Amino acid sequence: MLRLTKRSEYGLMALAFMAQSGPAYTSVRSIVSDLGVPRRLLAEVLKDLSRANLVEAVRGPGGGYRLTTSPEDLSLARVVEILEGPVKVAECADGGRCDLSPSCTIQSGIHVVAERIKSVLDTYSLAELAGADDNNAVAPKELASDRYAV
Amino acid sequence: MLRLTKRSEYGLMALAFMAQSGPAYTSVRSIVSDLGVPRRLLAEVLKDLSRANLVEAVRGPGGGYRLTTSPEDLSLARVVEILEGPVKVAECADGGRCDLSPSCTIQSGIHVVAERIKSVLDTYSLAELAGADDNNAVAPKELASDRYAV
DNA sequence: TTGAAAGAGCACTCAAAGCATGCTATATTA
DNA sequence: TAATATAGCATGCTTTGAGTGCTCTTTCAA
Repeated sequence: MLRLTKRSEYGLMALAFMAQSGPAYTSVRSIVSDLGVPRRLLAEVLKDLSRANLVEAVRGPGGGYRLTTSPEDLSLARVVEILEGPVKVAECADGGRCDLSPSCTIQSGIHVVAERIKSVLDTYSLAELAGADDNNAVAPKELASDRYAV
Repeated sequence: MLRLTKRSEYGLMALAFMAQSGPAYTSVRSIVSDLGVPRRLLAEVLKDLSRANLVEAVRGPGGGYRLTTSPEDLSLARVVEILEGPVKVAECADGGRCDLSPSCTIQSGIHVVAERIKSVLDTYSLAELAGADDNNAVAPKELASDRYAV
């Protein structure tokens, strides 16, 4: 429960991948072949991220996607909100109005919880996400050269 | 996104209601009529909570449900895990294994996020949830007499 | 002893959301 | 101009959550 959607999962995976790949353009093809996520779906996700200017797209040979921001400055909240809309723990939590019941007493409490959860996502950056297990996950290839190579 | 299910929502509402109603038994009927939630569904939720010993049930006239714990000692995490299973932000988050991809680098990062979210729920009690807006929500009836009557 | 109140148990339907996919068009570079 | 890569579009499948009706059993009170 409290699950993120696949969209977010794939999006975050791709962004982390790009963060580790450095400033070069990364094609959907290469992400798909490395991460094994559904091609079509990932393309849509990246398109959305591109519309929101988190990444920039370049077509043609040698093209692909690239981060527009430094991974340190990109919060998970930002990404997730783009891909699945605002954080909403329950109906109530949304502005404090619970249409269900006038005598519902948990509205503001839920709202507090929602804010705290959001702040968890707000304070966690893509850099942390991507770097959290750099000791085991980054292939010893030409990845991750210029970004956090120690 | 990151939404709780209705089961949790109704369950929390009912528990908060009971917390405010004091030590008397509260019938499903009365909860339904006050909170306006679907009767059948709420009954199932309460049954689950009863199986997990968060509430105790008494049948017959004058019966109903009652908290077995003090609201201060009951965390949201406990309730939510009973009603919808363990917190799981993404596939990855679950023990750090992402079957999707061996080269997925966000596993442990996601896991960290999941833990933080869980800890938000762990540190928020039913008492807080129920009391968070006691100033506006409690009907001026015979409710909420012995619990926070001031 | 009997009747009424209240939870317990059971199976099914409906709707929404998420997930996934194929194909064609357009842009860009070598 | 040929090859690479994103852009755009519509549709079907699957999962899961939400909701509901009815009957049985327990227990208290009259």
